[in-house]
Amino acid sequence: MHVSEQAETGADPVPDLPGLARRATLRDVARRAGVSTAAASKVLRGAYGVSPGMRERVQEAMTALSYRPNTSARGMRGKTFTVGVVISDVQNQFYDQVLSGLTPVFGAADHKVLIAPAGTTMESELAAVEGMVDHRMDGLVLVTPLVPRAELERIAAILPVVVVARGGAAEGYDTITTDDEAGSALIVDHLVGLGHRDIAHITLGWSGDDPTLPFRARARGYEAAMRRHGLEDRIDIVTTAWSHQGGFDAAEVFLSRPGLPTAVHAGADVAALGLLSDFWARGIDVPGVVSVAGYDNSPIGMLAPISLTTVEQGAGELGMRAADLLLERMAGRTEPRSVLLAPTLVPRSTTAAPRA
Amino acid sequence: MHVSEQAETGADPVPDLPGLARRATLRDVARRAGVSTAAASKVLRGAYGVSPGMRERVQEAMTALSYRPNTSARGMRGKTFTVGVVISDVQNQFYDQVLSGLTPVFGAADHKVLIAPAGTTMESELAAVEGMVDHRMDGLVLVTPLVPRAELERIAAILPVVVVARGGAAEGYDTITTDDEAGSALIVDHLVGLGHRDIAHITLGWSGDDPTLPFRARARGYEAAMRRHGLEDRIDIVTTAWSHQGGFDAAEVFLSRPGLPTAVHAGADVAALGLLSDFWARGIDVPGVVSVAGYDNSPIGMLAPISLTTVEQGAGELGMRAADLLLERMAGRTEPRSVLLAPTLVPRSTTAAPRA
DNA sequence: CTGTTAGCGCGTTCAC
DNA sequence: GTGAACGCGCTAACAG
Repeated sequence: MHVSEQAETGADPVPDLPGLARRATLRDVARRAGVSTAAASKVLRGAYGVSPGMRERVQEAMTALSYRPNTSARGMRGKTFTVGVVISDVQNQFYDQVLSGLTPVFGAADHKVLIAPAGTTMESELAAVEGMVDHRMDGLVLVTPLVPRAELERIAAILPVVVVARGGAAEGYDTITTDDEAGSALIVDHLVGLGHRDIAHITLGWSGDDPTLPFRARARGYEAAMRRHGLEDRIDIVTTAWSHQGGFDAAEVFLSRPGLPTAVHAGADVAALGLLSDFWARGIDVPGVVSVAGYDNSPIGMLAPISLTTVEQGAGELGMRAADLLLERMAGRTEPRSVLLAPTLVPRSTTAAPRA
Repeated sequence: MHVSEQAETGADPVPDLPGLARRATLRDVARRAGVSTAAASKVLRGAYGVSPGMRERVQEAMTALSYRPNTSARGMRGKTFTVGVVISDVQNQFYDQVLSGLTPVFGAADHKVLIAPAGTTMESELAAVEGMVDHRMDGLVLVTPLVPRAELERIAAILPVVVVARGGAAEGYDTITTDDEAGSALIVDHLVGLGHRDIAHITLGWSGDDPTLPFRARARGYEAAMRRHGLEDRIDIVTTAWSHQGGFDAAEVFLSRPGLPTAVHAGADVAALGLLSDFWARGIDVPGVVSVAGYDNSPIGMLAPISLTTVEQGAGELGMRAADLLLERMAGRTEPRSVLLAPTLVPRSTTAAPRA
């Protein structure tokens, strides 16, 4: 394949340098279009003050040179047109759904989305967030952040921030979440309605005790509902990791005791599935011997052979509305918003009336 | 809380500006340490040519000012210490596993990882890749890219690239994948061994026909194995989306015909699960009436009530080794590498001998 | 109103 | 070890 006359008007960029190719810069574009870089910049940003004729010449030069703006350079003075999403655990399908809600909204607003994996410790999470700030993101969506609220406020003083799936009114940033207390109460009510009294709860083992953390809220909702039903002496909370393995470990805890509870409400579907895996492996009938409920309505639980009773948070809507909130903030809003959505119960086949 | 003498040595950054807080720059650090910015830069990068005493003074100033390097500025001349991962579908658990393999390796090498969602079209995928280049990533991992190889070569001429889960030797970039032809052959052999002859295959509907695309390789492996067993007249390939819905649609195609095949090999677990969902909903016994096998060994398939026969690709190892390859390339290697791992069969309960 | 000139921002690099 | 130029898009300030 040889160089043809295409090379003059074609998509071939600026002459390559030894090693890696050089991309065309705005100066190249301006030179080719015979205008100043300022004018080219205006066209690039769709800014005010360029004649249609000039606009066209510049745009032509841009396509001819396959011009792409250098985000690093943009980040030095202006915007990067990129928002960052920090997610603790890419494995959890809930986060995927939030993401699917977010992405198209930002795409429609001409903003790229970049995702940072936050890991499972507070240090790694904070590092991920700081990395996003280093990259000069225009705004940040933090999904279930675990860091103290003071840290969130500090970050929010640097750039617009929306927190998803962790509630509580805040000063400098927006929050959007479903009512986790109400969600867990829905489960308890459902189980009590079926006739259960020995209902245990699985929560996430985490050093921080901030009441806005979703697993704390769910545990609170569980406790309050148990009290409301006069079952305060049956309150039984097991602490574990919020993962498949964590659910498995919780099952082992229950099995090491004299008797099983008749129902278990795990604070997350992943944990419920780990718990179920252990029960299935041991041939313990669910829901015959023990009922199991989760939280999140993850796609796995919908599969017929699993059919997990759970709570729907509307992850997609959470993501969509979070994106809207962040766009508003990036557009200048400074008054904080706190949105609380209502969860709904999704009763399926892992819960039933207890035996005798 | 008032300003104490801490302010002199403390973590409080540079005076805030109206609106959003300003972060300390390398100049602030240099000024505070009483050295030149060049020296401060050397300390920051761990570069050669600084005395231990100076190094210490600069590092002190950095912590005191909570200094963080501006990645945009770094991207203008040097490295960003960030690698980009482009992933087409965050919902597919295979990609999550690749990611879990990648992240710690880059973390250990002091590189941040940023993920871009590529969407499902070629345009959106290319846009995601270009966005990464715009951000001046030091290197790129592309997981199952769908764009033509010429595009990959073009990108690889700009920055180091490793392609995961799409094979074929290339000029300018590395590839690492499992042998997809062999993988689908494993499934066919397994099914034939059970006594099946009417074995159908589900592949991804996609306009591109590049033979290195994994679903093409799997279809090829299926066809070749069918031929090898003398079943060329039973070859039956259904084209659909590679998703839960896609599997569901494929089931509808099979059901609209006079008779079902006795076994279906879906090119991906997600599709197999969609297929199964339809069969379950209709009360079609699996594996009694029809055997079903997938590809990917995703966590869902491991759950006891699902227990999906599938192929293990070693997604985690794929990710780890891809990270190693990219680090090598970023360190200067230019000769391309192409790694091909061997897949393994994971026989479970969705496949069994056909009836009579 | 349209277009230009002349820095700016911040970490890196090169000549001294 | 230092000073100063550099990279590239953005933006006052200014000229036509």
